Amino acid sequence: MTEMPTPRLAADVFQQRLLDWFDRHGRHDLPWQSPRSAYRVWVSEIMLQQTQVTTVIPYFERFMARFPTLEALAAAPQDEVLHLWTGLGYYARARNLHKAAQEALDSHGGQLPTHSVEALTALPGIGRSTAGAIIAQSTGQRAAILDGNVKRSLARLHAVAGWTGKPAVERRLWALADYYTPETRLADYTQAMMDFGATLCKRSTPLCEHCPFNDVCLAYAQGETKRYPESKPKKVLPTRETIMLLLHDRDGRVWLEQRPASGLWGGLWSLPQFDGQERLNDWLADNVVRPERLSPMPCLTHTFSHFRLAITPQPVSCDRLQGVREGGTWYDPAHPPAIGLAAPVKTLINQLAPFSLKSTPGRA
DNA sequence: CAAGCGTGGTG
DNA sequence: TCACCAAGCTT
Repeated sequence: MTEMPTPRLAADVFQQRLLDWFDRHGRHDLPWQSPRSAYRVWVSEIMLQQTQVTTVIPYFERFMARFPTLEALAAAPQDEVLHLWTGLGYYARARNLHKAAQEALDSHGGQLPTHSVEALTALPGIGRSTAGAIIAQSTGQRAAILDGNVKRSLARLHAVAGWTGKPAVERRLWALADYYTPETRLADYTQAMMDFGATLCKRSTPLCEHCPFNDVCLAYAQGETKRYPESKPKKVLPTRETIMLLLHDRDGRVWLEQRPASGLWGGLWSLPQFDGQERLNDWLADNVVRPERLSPMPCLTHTFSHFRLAITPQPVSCDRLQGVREGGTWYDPAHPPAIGLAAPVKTLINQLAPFSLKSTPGRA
């Protein structure tokens, strides 16, 4: 399938050097490594997508304590899965994880289909690299991975030009990743590749003096390690404006609404959000909200990956409510156990973050 | 294929 | 303070 690449060194030599390095300097005590099961590896790989190890570990521990098995995950309400994901970001991962667990229960006898990359990638949230990581680590079958660490390492070793997210560049890196993948010690090799990229062939300040490949690395030979991998072409961050309404009743409870099932903060709970003053006025009228006193709110901005959100300085707080219709619920900041981001609000911007409720309380 | 999707760390 | 981006996948 993949064309034969031009290697920098023979595959068996590459594997030997990497595994020697891994035995000495690799990470051998990550939570998902012991006990190592397909389920635990799967959950960890999903959490680790675009997310650092140190961030993931506490989320992984909590998740495993609550959902120790695939069956437990499949049986849970989505709200509860999102609850444990709150603060981790990329919430489609949680929705897909939940859905995939149910599909595995229905169609694969409650087990992950780890017999092939194709079967795994058929599940929502599992792409080629994640499938390879799950298979290699949980079954020891030969399967390649190509995550950010491997992309960066191989781009340097081979001085691969171009942004590694570009399909043509990615194809070439997949061919290299596949070429170097061994037939044995797949779990160790896979972990070794990720550890190598994360701790030695780092994005900035790679430790080339200690690298087992510094005699064959093209980027190092050219003195150009900083050039690889090339960064994504920059684009101007668009700014979106929005109004977020902070309503609270006399008990200090806050009105939250569940967001649409997909898109930004999909399925989570947040302050009601409006495109403009017009929409806000409509909502206030529909809900018979009669604020007696409005308090000003400073203009806030929140930067997302692809845009900057500006929260306009509207009067968005009121002390008295005549009535609010359906579509949301009251959240008591003083009794936060059901809320994911329950920690005492440090800054106002955090109040705009999404929430996930374990269950939906009754309407006000 | 390009855009959408979060949050926290880093220099 | 701020640009940059990390164990990617979906649409």
